[in-house]
Amino acid sequence: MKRITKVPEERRRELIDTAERLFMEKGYEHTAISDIVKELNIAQGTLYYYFRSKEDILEAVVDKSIAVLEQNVILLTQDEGIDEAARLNAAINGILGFVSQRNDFIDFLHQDINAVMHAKLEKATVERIVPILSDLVAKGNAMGRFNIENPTETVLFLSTALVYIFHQPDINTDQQRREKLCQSLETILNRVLVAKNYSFMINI
Amino acid sequence: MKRITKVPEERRRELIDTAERLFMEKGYEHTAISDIVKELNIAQGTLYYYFRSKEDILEAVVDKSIAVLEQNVILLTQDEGIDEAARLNAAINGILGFVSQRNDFIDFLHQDINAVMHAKLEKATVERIVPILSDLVAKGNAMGRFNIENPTETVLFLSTALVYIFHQPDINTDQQRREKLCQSLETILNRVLVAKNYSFMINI
DNA sequence: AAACGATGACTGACCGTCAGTCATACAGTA
DNA sequence: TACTGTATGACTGACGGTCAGTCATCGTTT
Repeated sequence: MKRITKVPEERRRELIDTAERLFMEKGYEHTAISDIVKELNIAQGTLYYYFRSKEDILEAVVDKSIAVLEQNVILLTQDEGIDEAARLNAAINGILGFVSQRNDFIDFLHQDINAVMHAKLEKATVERIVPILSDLVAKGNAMGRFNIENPTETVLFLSTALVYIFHQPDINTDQQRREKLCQSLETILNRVLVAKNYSFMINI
Repeated sequence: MKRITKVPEERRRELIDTAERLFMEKGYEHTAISDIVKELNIAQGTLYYYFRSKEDILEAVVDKSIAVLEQNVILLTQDEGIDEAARLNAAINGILGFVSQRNDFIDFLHQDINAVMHAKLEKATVERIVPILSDLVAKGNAMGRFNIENPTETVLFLSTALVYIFHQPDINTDQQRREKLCQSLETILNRVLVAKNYSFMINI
């Protein structure tokens, strides 16, 4: 077969994009390395020239996906027009909105064939979102908006619950359940964070 | 080879016990079905006579493990000597104690080879613990100890955070981090649950 | 400008492993 | 003896991963 050499960045990107597409279409475990390379008309060894293992390319895919959410959250937390509590509220609504756009993706993540992917996504989400939010809370503390003793830990608690619960399947189909969860979340945020002159509101 | 017929319940139990042991020793993905049957000196087909798939036997193993925690929690929530808030506190400490006895087990669960197992364990924990605790909260509501609008959802939030966070690796090695997390958890419990004449205390 | 390495991107046949299958055989029982 | 439920183990197909070797590209030498 004719051999085509490309600049490594392009090959790498092609591999990640194709892997992402196939993982989403067929599920992680049901996507064979051979599927990915067939799609690109390259040899199986080429993939292993760029990635150490199947898991390694999965990590690249997850990283790319999370970056979108991260950018989103960073933007929302930088809005200088409103105070820290309002920004935090905006960020939380942003995360929930991001998640709830994707009904079927969440069901998909809960299939056993995607367990590794799900775990990596959840971990990456928490790892990359918590620092941003806890910085914001710390800033809010400094400005006298909050009075939170352990910002990182508190945000960690809230974020994990957020990510875990709004990653439940059927959260977007069962309207009543969703309503109750949003209501409880609101209550919890207000009780835990107690922002001066501000009420947290969930609207998605 | 000489053929040994056993009563189905015994075979089934043997299979589950052996699978459990090997999963814990070598990890889920690194345990081959052939390893399990070799250990028991039975044919591979026999395992498939009792279980539909590798995942199926994993579910049996998880179910068995969770039952221990569940029993533990049920006992703690039934102590008629103390009020609902104190019982809830006891149950939470029970869960944390149960989890933190097992340093290495938690690290083990976070390996990618155990992702499916980890997901199933976390899901089962939440599914089986939340109803018990939310019943207790509802009872506490009725007795005027709490004033929680949505017991199930509120407990769900708290439980997921509990399970997720205290399933973090290094939680048991990093003493300072653990301290902070316990302290934050205490604060959060008191702010969210606001029990009449009672302060939640974490001690593990 | 042509020939010559050197480098690194790329190839694809091959390997070992493993979940799951199935035709067959045996044990207990009625 | 016939029947039913339990047990066997060789076999299959698919998959993740390897590796010795090939080829395109480009700077250097003649």
